[in-house]
Amino acid sequence: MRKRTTLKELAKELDVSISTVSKALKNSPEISQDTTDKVKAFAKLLNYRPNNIALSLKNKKTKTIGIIIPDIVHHFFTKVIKGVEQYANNKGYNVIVGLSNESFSNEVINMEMLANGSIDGFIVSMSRETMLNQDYQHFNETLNEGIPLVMFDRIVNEIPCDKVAVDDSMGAQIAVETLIKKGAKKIALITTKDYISVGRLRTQGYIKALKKYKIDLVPELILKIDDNLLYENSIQNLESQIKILLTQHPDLDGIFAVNELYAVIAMNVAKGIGIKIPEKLQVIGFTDGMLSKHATPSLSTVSQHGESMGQKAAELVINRIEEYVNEKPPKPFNTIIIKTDLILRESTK
Amino acid sequence: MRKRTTLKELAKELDVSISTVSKALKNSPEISQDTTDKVKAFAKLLNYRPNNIALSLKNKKTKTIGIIIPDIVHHFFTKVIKGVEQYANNKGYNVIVGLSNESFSNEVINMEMLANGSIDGFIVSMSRETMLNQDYQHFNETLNEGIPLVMFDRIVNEIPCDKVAVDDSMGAQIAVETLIKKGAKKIALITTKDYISVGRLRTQGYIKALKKYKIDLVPELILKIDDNLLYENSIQNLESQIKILLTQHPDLDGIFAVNELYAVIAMNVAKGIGIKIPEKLQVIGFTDGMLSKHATPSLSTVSQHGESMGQKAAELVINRIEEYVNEKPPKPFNTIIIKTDLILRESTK
DNA sequence: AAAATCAACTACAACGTTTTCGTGTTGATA
DNA sequence: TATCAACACGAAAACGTTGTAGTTGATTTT
Repeated sequence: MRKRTTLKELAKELDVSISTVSKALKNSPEISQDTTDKVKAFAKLLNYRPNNIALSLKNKKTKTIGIIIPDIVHHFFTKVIKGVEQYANNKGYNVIVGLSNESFSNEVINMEMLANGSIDGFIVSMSRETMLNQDYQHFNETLNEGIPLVMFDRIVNEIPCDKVAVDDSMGAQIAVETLIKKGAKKIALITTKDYISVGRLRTQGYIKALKKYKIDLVPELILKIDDNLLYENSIQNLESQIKILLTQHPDLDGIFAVNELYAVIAMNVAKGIGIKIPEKLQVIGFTDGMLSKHATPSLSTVSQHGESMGQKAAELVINRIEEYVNEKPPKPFNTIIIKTDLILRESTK
Repeated sequence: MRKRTTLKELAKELDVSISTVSKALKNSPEISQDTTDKVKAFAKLLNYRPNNIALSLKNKKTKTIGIIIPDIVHHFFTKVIKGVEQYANNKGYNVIVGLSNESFSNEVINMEMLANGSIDGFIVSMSRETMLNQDYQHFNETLNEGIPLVMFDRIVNEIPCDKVAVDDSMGAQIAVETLIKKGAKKIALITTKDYISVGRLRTQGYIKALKKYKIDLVPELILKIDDNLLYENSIQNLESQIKILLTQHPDLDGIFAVNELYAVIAMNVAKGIGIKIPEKLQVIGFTDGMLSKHATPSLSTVSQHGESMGQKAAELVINRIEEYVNEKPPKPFNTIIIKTDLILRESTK
């Protein structure tokens, strides 16, 4: 096991000073061509590569960004990470991932762990619990310490930082309007509890669409799911709620769900009780993941372009990071809205 | 924007030496209770937290592990990351993710970027291209530099390191035997090209099962997919191949696929041409992801327990990392086999 | 009263870099 | 011959920590 080569070792072997080695490797004009060549050759021989940690300490930046998400086993977040990685790698940054598992304390711990010098900036989508608690102190502290923070998807006005989101309300509205245009008269909504910002916004979109087409809003047709429960239970719970909904409202001809899982489950329940999709019931979901593509029938859905969101978020943090370095006067914070696309498949006419 | 507090600042304000502050915060008996209390109080006031980078430099370890995977938009890898995160966080380690995108050079670049002091150990599942090239030099170099490396899922004998894998062959064999026991007489296999180790091994399991039950191996029934193509194309290509297979062999009554996507696509094609599942055709896949659970019919599949794999891999690297520190004589390398479970759902009788 | 002990600190080196500020040779110029 | 720039290099500080090895001044021991 050969140990890592350091400047000191190179210097000793070549019988010059550390400074000389350092400068030679950086093609400093201070050093003669002769020495430079020798140093470089020897460095190559010993496979010298500078120690990143030492550089980080010296430069006070780590070229690493931290992304904190509620769950990684989730197509959307995974797409976002991919986008972040792409952009970041391109700019010479590494990405370190922290999982909050939808827990407030995990989020705080993870951020504290990373804020101690390990990263130059954060990209965060907050946990369910954080949204519920509405405790944003850790974000504000991070900001106070001068660490750039970009929030995405689950965003909140109270935090003064750059943000990247999708126009959830508009995306939902267009989806529901499409359902209406395709003949649906009685449309149910499967959404989350209101403290989930994206669920709330998508619900608003649903309501707007109904209003626009002067369709009465029937509260019974809105299922607000609390998936804070254990996973298996929450699915069964959802299934039975949908079943009740479908049987009590046999004339239901449209469902809009705020994510693809809810939509697919709804389709499966409907098929189970003999309701034909899309003939009798049309369904649109949100998030264009694996499930939407390969469900039967394949699901019409609102695509959020997670990868673009990730890229944009990465661009924003990195800009902030490098702007801080240049000590320019801070620019006002941006909120970037990524447009959604409605992808029509077999679950709509 | 208040800057990060350092020991030096605390020392200056309290008019003691840096050493005293450092020791006081560590409850050293060298320091009087009085001073200790004062220092701690002041540190708390200024929200002091030690700089991780400085610690890393001093201790020559970063408490970070790097995980390099071919693709993050993939349920299995995502589960593995989750397992790694869990175990690692528990041990006070962070996880930095590198994506190779199935490309050899990306894999190399990512590893080099991280090997320069940023991480203490690697967890890797190699890219398709690396398996194809069979060029493992970057792994061996990493190992030579004394950086622990654990490979998972896509493993290869040539690399002397700890490994975590699933018994792909046995998992496949049991799946195919189950198909046979449930009455299937003519079973097709949808697999990858042989250079993908897991595909090859699962193919072997299929062959073993057939042999065991003295069923002739019909080469035409084996579809070796090269999904090196563009995503959309490769799916369409697969669909048409399956269609041909099903129409040319109307008596086909079983399909085993080496991943859940292939299995679900096969089911969809079959349903499309009016073949009833599981009555007429039984299907088993590999990997227990979202698709398997929510397909119609839901897919019987071999669960790989990605999360356990991740945990185990993390345990192995961290053990190596901490063993290196203690300078004990190196232990021989382990290859841990995680057992698979066959999960029966609606796609089998 | 000198020596030893002890409590409570401080100085300093080290981790691996980069960078600023020297410093000792040259060779040319006044 | 003294002066000076150009050249090629080295010393040292700095980034923030920790741990070892001093250094005080006071108290105890003999």
